[in-house]
Amino acid sequence: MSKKTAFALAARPGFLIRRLHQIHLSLFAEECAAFNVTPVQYSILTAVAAQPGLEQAALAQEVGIDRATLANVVARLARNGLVRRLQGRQDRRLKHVLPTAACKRLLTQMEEPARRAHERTIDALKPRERALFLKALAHLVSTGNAHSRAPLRVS
Amino acid sequence: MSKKTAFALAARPGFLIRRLHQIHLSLFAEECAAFNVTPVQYSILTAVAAQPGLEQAALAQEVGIDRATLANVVARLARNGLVRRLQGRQDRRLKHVLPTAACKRLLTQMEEPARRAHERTIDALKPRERALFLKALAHLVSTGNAHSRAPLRVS
DNA sequence: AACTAATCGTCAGTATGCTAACGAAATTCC
DNA sequence: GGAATTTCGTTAGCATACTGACGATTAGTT
Repeated sequence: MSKKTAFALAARPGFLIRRLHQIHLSLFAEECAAFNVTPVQYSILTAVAAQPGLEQAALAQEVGIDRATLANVVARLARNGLVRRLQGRQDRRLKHVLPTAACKRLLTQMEEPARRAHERTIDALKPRERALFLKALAHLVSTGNAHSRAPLRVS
Repeated sequence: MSKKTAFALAARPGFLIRRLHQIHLSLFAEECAAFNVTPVQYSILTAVAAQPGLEQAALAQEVGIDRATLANVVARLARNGLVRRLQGRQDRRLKHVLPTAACKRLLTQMEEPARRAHERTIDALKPRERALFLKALAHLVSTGNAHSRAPLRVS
């Protein structure tokens, strides 16, 4: 990056955050190449395993994406045999999402590589800096949640 | 977010980074609603204004996105009259990207709102924490650059 | 000069992420 | 009980982001 452009862009927090996100996606793809699962898919599978039977709209709020995108990703996961969807019995608008046996196997297998990807994303910091960075990051996400267009449902 | 799911996801740096990125996109969209320009488009316009005439591949490396995506975004910017593209004269493979007068006007007008969007993204931190956070963020982006799939051209 | 390498822009395909609008279904409010 | 409102899933449209492949063009090698 030329000095002139670098000076302008590197001073913008949003630019740096986008770049770090890209770096994480790349590290995750590298560590988890064998599983053909993206970070967002992994987040959704984690939520589905923790709260089986949640409907799509609630699931979207759990992972912080909008309904339309979540339906997209869940459809892919269903196509790959990792979740199944059941129409609600007492509320027929709902689609409950359930983990398959393959999902549980996959989550076990991915635990280590996924953990490594997350760890490598912040590995360049010294332990103390890393702790402070994560604390600040969590604080920003927590206080900024309401400003997000797909806010997490908190508590 | 239910306690169970929250516990799993909020402990993952990559998840938090994705969320903060979403929050920034939302803040930027809010502050810059009048201009119909996204953060990536703003980055590209900034680079084009700083280095007019750069070809698409070099421009992609300046802002850290791949050639295909950059061509997409630049096409949109050209459609909106913010840049124009000129085929290279001595190297006919290249397409040089140039800012229009409207681009320069826009950059001036957007300077304040864009600055506010970036500032608000990290506003919840106290000044000292904020400085440390930005320093750590810049360090992670710098050291992780090579791992990105669309690395910045540095220097 | 001719063959090979590399580079550039583009295209197709896939994935995430958002908005706006829609029908279907449930809930709320007289 | 019936009308208005809300909620759910879906669809269409747009934007970012990556890969892999392609033709065109240039650079490098012999």
